[in-house]
Amino acid sequence: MKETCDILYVDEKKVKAAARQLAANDNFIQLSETFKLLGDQTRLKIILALKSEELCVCDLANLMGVSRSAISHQLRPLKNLRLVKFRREGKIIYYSLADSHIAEIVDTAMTHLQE
Amino acid sequence: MKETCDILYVDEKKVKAAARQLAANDNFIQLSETFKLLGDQTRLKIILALKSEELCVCDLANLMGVSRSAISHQLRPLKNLRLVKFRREGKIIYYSLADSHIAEIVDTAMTHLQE
DNA sequence: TTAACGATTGAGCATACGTTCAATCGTTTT
DNA sequence: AAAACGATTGAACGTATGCTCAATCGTTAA
Repeated sequence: MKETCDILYVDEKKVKAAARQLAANDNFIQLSETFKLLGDQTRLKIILALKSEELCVCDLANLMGVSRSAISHQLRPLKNLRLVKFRREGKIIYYSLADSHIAEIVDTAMTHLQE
Repeated sequence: MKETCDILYVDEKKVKAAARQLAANDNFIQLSETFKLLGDQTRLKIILALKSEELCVCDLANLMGVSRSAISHQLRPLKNLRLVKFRREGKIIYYSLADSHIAEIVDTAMTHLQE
């Protein structure tokens, strides 16, 4: 197969510039990482559950129907990207959404998709 | 490891009801599928590129730095979920966003993340 | 009608992902 | 101090994902 095509961009400079900007932009990485986290059903359920309630790992495990270990593993990337925060109370660690941004991202998506 | 914990939900009925509703809801599947598609860098770049321009597979391949085949493979799920539409003009197939919804989802996420 | 060319498809492969299991950590309770 | 218990971690696993390569499809042009 030929490696390149004969045709060129509709507006080469414009599109290339846009692409370069995206790839270089730290924000793009964060954006795709965030979507990736939301793209897993267990993690999305976690986010949705935490929208209404502050919950511990055990609660979440019961809700999702997976082991506590699985929840713990999934909470880590959510913590790393600061989508989720937590507080310890004795033996129990309560998780909640770090701020309203993720909830609004999810809500917006939901609204748009049901149209 | 014990399978269940001794503690119970803060508000068992409320949370369980919410969880059941989510799992049963077709919308939840669509929501997570959409996020999953946006969570891959190549596909996200495709979406972002198509926000400004109608482009053919070859354009996209050059922009993303991957093969045309890879783009074709990635366009399929985007077509299936109707995030993207296309029109044929001779040998060339031009792709564009199916509607403004995805663009707005992405824009909203971008805005929230840079705060 | 056959050559050319952009797009698509399927096979094959390497890697990433998500889960469970078992062991360990932190805190509380006895 | 030791037992109890929720949470975390690391290993191991099966599966899903995304890419390239090669073959094929569709349309146009010679």
